[in-house]
Amino acid sequence: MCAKPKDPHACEAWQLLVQFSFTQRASLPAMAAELELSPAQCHLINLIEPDRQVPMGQLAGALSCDASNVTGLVDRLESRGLIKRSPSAEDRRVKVISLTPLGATLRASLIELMTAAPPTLAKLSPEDQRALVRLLRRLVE
Amino acid sequence: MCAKPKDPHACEAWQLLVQFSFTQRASLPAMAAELELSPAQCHLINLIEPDRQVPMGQLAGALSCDASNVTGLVDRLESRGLIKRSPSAEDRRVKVISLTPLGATLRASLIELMTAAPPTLAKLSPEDQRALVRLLRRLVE
DNA sequence: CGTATTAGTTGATGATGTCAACTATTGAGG
DNA sequence: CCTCAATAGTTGACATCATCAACTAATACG
Repeated sequence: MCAKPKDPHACEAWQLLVQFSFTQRASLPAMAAELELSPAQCHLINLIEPDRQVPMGQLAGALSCDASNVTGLVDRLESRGLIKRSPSAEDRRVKVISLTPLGATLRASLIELMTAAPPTLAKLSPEDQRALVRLLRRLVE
Repeated sequence: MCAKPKDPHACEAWQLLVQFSFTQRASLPAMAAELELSPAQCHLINLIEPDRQVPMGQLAGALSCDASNVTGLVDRLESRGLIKRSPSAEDRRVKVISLTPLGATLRASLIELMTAAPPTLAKLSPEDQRALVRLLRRLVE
C-alpha cells in the first residue's frame, strides 16, 4: 500500500495524519459556517497574521490555487470589511492584503474555534500529549 | 488562545494537527488532479471500501454535507464508471454505492498517492516514528 | 529603448455546496 | 386497512470555489 516498504512506521504515521486531515476536512465547513465563512475563506484569513501585509501572489502560493481565485476570495472578504487591499510601496504591480480590526477579531475567534475542544485528545495521558507535541512540532516546522 | 488553559499540551497538539491538515488541504487538489479527480471526489472514493456497499445518506453524513450534494458527486463519478448506484434490498428508498473494478483500482492509486512520499517524516528517528504512530492510532480510532 | 516577465483582474466555464420543493417509500397509530 | 409523519434521494435555483485564457499595468533585462 505504501511506496516505500522500507520504513513502515513513517508510512503508517503518514496514513494516520492523512486520515486525520480528511476528518478535519469534513468538519471544517460546519465550523466555518458559525462565523459565516467558507472553508476557503477560513484558510485565507488564517494565512494573514494581524499587522502583517501579504501579497496576493503569496496567498495564491500558500493556497496552491490560481491567482484569479484569490481575486474573488479577496473581493468577497474585502466587501465584508474583513481585509483590505493596498498597493505595495516597492512594486506597483503587487497588492498587499491585511486584516482590518474587524478581520483581526474574526480571525481570533476562528482560531479559537478551530483549536478549541479537542475531545479526542483527552484519550491520551499528559505525558503522551507532551510526546505528541514534541513530534508534531518537528514535523511542522 | 485556547479555550481550556488547563491542558496546554492537548491544546498545542491540536493546533499542530489543525495546522497540518491545513497544509494537507492545500496540497490535496494537485494530488487529486493527477487522477483527474477533485478533492471532494477523492474524499468520497476514499470512503467506499472495495466490495462494500454504502448508502448515499451515510456518505452525506461522513462528508458532513447535504444529501443533494452527494447526488451530484455520485452522478459525475458514476458517469465515469468509477462507482455504481444500486437499489437497496431492505429499503427501496435507499440506494447503495459501490466501487466498480475501475473505481477500485483508482482508489488504490489514490491511497498510494496520498500516503506515499512523506518527506517530512524523515526528520524523525525510527523510534520517534513508532511513537508517533502509537499516539495517532489512539486518536483516530 | 524594446521585449519578455510578472502581478493582478476579467470573463467563461465546470464543480462544489446549500436550500426548498418534490417523489417514493417506510413506519406508526387509529 | 388507511392516514399521516418521517426518511432517502432527486431536482432546480443560486452562491461560491476553482481553473483557464486573454487582458492591463508595471517591472526587468538585454
